[in-house]
Amino acid sequence: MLSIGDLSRKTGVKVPTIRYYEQMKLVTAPERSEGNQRRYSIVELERLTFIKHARDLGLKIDAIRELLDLSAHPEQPCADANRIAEDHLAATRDRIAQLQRLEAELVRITEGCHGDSIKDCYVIQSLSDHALCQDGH
Amino acid sequence: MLSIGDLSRKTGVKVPTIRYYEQMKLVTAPERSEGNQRRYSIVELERLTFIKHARDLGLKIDAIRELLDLSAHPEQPCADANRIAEDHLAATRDRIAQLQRLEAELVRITEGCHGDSIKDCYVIQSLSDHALCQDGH
DNA sequence: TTTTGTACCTATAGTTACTATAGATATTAG
DNA sequence: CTAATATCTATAGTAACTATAGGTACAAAA
Ligand SMILES: [Zn+2]
Ligand SMILES: [Zn+2]
Ligand SMILES: [Zn+2]
Ligand SMILES: [Zn+2]
Repeated sequence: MLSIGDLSRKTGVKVPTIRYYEQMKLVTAPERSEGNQRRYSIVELERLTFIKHARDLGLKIDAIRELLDLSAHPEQPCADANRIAEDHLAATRDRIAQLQRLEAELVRITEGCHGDSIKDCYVIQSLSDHALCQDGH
Repeated sequence: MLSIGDLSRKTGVKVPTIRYYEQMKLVTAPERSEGNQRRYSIVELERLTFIKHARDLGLKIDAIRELLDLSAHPEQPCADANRIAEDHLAATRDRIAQLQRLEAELVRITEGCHGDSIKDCYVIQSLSDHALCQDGH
């Protein structure tokens, strides 16, 4: 049996985060020691490893909950699991595209600044006036 | 004089957000009407326009506060303003790079799924096992 | 076996940047 | 003048944690 600290070290999920996941019912409340401390088994280690990996890939808690529910029914078709992953991929791509537009504006803005005084600074001017921008964020 | 609703329409910042910015001292408390409603002038319209644009470009409230402080001193050199913009550009690029790594993994994961049952689903398997991944997020 | 140091417990509040709600008051158009 | 809309304050909710306080459990050394 693993203490919450052991589980934390093995998964890379911080101790308070593990407790938070328990509150959010992402992980079920584990057994307790005589002194009321949490004791985990391999099942819970695997579940938390799954959660950690999904979070690292940027999936939201709700999506992870759905995926965990799905994986409890091994004989069911996996269309829903795939859809969740595809949706997240699409959202990730949208976010990248948006950040790239911002990047382009920020390049333009920083390159326009030649270290003058604030009143002549292109950074400040650009922030004051969106008309100077090339796209519509 | 503009009501808070007028200011909201002209800047695209929602009414509760304007009040929130006042609380956060990003904008100073404006004059009030006889009936205690906020009344704004052009100065405040310009300041909020600046804030909106900076937020749209992804700058954090603290960075915007610094930029506003700087722009109150027109004769000072603009090195700090440029540094804030450059830092934000660097952070934006880091975020893009990270999201692109996630994107690559998500492509691999979704393409590996061929619509079988959950127990054979590559989406579920990939989430369970980071060793299948190509990089280290 | 006792001490000591770390780990653990619960409950609560703080983080970021808002958004939503409720219940009361102000303003404006007809 | 009345009705509709806008505004007011205060408070709570959002996502996903993180930090803190005050107290208890556990494990290894003395
Ligand atoms: Zn400059
Ligand atoms: Zn712009
Ligand atoms: Zn599949
Ligand atoms: Zn991975």
